[in-house]
Amino acid sequence: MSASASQLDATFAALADPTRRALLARLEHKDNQSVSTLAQPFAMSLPAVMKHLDILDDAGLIRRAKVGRTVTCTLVAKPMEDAMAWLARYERFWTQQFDRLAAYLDSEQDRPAAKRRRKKPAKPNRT
Amino acid sequence: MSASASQLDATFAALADPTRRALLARLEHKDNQSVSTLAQPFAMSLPAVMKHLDILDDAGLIRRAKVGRTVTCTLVAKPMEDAMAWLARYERFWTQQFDRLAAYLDSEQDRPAAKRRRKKPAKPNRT
DNA sequence: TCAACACTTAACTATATGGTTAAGTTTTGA
DNA sequence: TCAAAACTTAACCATATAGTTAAGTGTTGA
Repeated sequence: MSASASQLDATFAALADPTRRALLARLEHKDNQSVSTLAQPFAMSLPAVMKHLDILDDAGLIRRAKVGRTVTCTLVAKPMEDAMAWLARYERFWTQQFDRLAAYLDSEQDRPAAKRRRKKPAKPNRT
Repeated sequence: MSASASQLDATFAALADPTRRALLARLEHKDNQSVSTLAQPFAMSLPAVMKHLDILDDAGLIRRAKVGRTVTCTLVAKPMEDAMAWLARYERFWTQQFDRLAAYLDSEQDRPAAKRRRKKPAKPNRT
């Protein structure tokens, strides 16, 4: 169930803007809000917010449904889960960086890392 | 220990390109590689790869060190951890969506036969 | 009916990305 | 010493973002 590369592209690109992250955060706090309600707190024009919603929609992070003249947006978190799954690969790496620093400080010989030759501080390595 | 908004901007933007994700993946597989070694498998010019490395560097995802005429790149996973922390807020949301699906499937057929029924992520957040 | 509401589209501007080729710079080794 | 290796910088191009204002499309309710 891994996401395609272009799907990850769209997801990360969508998340790279503070306005869009704020929009998602608003939906996370309260789902099913109209476009104008979502746009209200932002210091920019409605068309500008619309473009952000378009990008979120294209990335599959929200879904829009029109009822009468109002359009309500709902959060679709699945692509974020895929993004998180991609990032999870590096979890072992950042937890090990403490160890690597310790190993480096301990022995002046800097081998190409990746393998600690020192005792671990007994950190349970969960997935 | 949360990242600033502009730091998240840079991190997500850096991750939004498949070439850059591949560069990070190469470093994850083997750290401390030179620029030309990293660039070698990509079907683009060296300056193009350089620009990607600049963006990764600006986002703090890699660090470069010059020794003689070669520049070696090392992975810095910390900003990814911050990005993951931001995404984690939505974890409850997508698990809710699974639950909603599971509830729907349960109501469809009167059995608790939903395969992916996960009630909680149950990930003990070690500190 | 018809004006106000809730978007939507269009046209435009400025800047950033993602790539190119060509021409530097600094180090190294024969 | 001097050419080649390993980057780096510069100049350019096409496209995408991120915003603007202005005008257009449906829908609703008084």
